[in-house]
Amino acid sequence: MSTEAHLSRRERQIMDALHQRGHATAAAVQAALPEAPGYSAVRALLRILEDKGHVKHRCEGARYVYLPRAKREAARRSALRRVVSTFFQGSVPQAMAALLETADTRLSDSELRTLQAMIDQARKEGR
Amino acid sequence: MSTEAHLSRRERQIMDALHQRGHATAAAVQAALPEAPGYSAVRALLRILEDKGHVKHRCEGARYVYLPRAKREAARRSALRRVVSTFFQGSVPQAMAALLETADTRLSDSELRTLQAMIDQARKEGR
DNA sequence: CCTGATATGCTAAGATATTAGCAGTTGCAC
DNA sequence: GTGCAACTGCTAATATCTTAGCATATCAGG
Repeated sequence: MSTEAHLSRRERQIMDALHQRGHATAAAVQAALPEAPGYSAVRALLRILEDKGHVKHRCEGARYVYLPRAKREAARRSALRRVVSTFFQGSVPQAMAALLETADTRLSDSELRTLQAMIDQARKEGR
Repeated sequence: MSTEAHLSRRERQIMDALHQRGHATAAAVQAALPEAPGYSAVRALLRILEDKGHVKHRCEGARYVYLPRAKREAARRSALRRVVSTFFQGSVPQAMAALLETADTRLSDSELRTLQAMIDQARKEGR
C-alpha cells in the first residue's frame, strides 16, 4: 500500500510498462513510455526503482532485462484492490458488474460459461 | 489515457481521495492523504488540479467543496480499463476471475446469484 | 458592529524528480 | 586483436513538484 502511493510520475509509468510486458530492456521501456524521455533518463529511473526495491534485473548477455520484483499475482491483486477501494467503495460485486459492461471486447459465450462455472464454485464453497 | 499518466504523485493521491469520497473540502482531502502535507499545500494542489481540468468546485457557504470533473461512471470504466490492460494483458475474464478470488470480503450467495443473472443476460444478448 | 475562526489567492523558497552527457565495459563481426 | 555498436555507472544541471506563509475575505456569535 505504501509502495505504490510513493512512486513519482515517471516511476509509475515505468512500473506500468514492466507489469504489462512482464520484463523489458531499458530500450523497450523507453519505447513504451508516453512522451518518451531520453535513453539515459530511463536507465537512471530504472536504477532508482531498483534501489527502492520495486524492480530487479537479470543480465542477459551484455544487457539488463528488468522485471518487477513483486510476483505477478500479488501485483494483480493489489491493483484490483486499489481500484475497487477507490472507485467502487470496496464493492467487489459492483466492480464485477462494471467489468462485464466494459464491452470493449464482447466476451465470448464460452468465456461467459467459464465465469458462471467459477461463480457456481464460489457458491458451493460459500455454503 | 493521457490524463492519468500525467499526474504527479500528490495530484494522484488527491484525485484518489476525491474519487473515493465523491467530493470533499480541502481539509477533508488533507486528512485523507498519506503523510499529509500542510493545509496550504493541499489547497495549492487542488487549485492546480482545477486549472488542469481534473477537478471542479462548488461554493458551499464560505468554503469550497471539490469534486472530480469526470463522471463517476467514466472514471470507473477508465480505471478498470487501465488495470485490465496493464495487469491482465487486456483479458477481462482473467480480471473477473481474479476479482472473484479477492475474497477480502467473501461474496454473499445473493450477490453471486445477481452476478450469474447478469452473465446470463450477457449471454442472451451475445447470441 | 466587532472579533475569532476558518476560508481563499497568491508568491516565492525548498525539495524531488528528470534529464543529458561523458567515461568506461562488454560482446561480436571481421 | 581491432573496431563498431550497444550497454552500464555516474555526476551535475534543469525542470517540476511541494510546501509554507502572508494578505485578505467571509460567516457566526456575542
